[in-house]
Amino acid sequence: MNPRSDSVTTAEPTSGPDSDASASGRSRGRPPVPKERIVATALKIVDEEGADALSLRVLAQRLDSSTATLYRHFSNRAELINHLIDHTFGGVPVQAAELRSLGWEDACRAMATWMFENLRSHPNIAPLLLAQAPTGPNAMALREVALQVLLDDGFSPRVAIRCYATLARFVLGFAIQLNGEETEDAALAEALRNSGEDNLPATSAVAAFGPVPLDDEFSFGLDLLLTGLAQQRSR
Amino acid sequence: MNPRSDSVTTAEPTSGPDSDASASGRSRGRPPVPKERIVATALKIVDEEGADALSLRVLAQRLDSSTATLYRHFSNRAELINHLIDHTFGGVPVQAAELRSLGWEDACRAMATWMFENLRSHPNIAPLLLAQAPTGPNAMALREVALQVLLDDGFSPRVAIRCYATLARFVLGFAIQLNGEETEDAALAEALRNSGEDNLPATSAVAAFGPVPLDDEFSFGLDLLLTGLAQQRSR
DNA sequence: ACCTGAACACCGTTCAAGT
DNA sequence: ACCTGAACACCGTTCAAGT
Repeated sequence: MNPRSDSVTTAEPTSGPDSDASASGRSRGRPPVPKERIVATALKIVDEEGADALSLRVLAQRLDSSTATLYRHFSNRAELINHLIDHTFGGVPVQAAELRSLGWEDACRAMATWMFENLRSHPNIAPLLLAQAPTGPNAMALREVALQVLLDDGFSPRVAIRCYATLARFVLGFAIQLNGEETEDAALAEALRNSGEDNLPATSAVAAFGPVPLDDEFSFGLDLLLTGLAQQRSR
Repeated sequence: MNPRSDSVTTAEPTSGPDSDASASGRSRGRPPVPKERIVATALKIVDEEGADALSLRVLAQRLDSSTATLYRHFSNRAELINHLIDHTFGGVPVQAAELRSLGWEDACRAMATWMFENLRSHPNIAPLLLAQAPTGPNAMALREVALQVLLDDGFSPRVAIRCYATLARFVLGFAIQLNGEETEDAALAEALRNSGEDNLPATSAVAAFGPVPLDDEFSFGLDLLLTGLAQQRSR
């Protein structure tokens, strides 16, 4: 019943040869298709074919199983997706000590950038992230390190949680929009091209500096946030 | 073929009494169910019952029409949604002259806040916004005024488009996450409550200042961005 | 005990058939 | 010319029936 007791990151216990379970006649309670393999396969489908392609039928088929069997491991599609999302935050272990040596500003930049790059390598995950913000164990571990750094550097608890909340929201907001970057840029590029005959002089005057890549917007915005924070702190 | 020629904002031409069209035997080419009514009804469904509830069957039913008829006005669901999104940006006409008198910093804050509040009043629109960034006529008009203000205050074209792109992305990123605010806050609140026994001391130390409302994150972040921009500009 | 095919109530989209 | 019911190929979820 307690969702925390069922850790997403727990790897399947190594069980020797693959055929172990099927060779045994006794039912030992462990399902032949472990959660970790379901989640990994689901993420693979999302990466390769997009979030819309992740149907339980397709997933079951890839696992040589059936949809009804998936409901034995996850009570519904949303729960599967929550595990999938936290899986994304487990790519690289957070090096707490190293980050603390950087000081809050560089540490925050490093963590925000790492988080963004991590989500960047699974751009199709965006629509799934909307369903619920990441509160799985991996996401919480990242939050813990960030808060440690901020508290260490003298931020008050009230300000520290505010800073992390805003930074995390910023990263997620930009990462979510990674989704159809090419499509959006194409649409905006056309709108910019048409700005001349559309009676939009200012837009037309800057159109040559064309759609700004989302990466640039992200690092530009992140720098502004941290500069603003440093400035506000010095007062 | 040119998408711009089919303006979203064009209201149905006033045609006297409602029964006018049905009374006339001649076909004058204008469809009995005007686009504007389709879009408004679709937005109403989204507002009242969420984006998932917007199916073409339900929409057709509310309009006393059929799904196939909708395909006469929109070539697919995506096109309907694009119109729906730009409709959202047409709530209040942008007062260009007034904004220019504020100076770039306050003008940017006012526009970003207005945009956010506008999207805030249609929180269920979030999942739809992911499909494509707003490039409809209303969105472009807003962009035009913002760029005017920035250029007026001496920002270079290169920096001006960068600033607007980043600010708009920031607003959209936060607005998109307005979606399930309560649900997310509840999940985070539980994770914070559990941080004590989960071996997350820093998280536990700030937990009392509990989930930060998204509104606060937004205005905090916006202030940081503008402060950072002013600071970077003075160098 | 665990798994499965088939069912149920939905989708977006298309098309032959009506008026 | 415009509209419509019904079809097609999908969904997530559930359940009786198999082994």
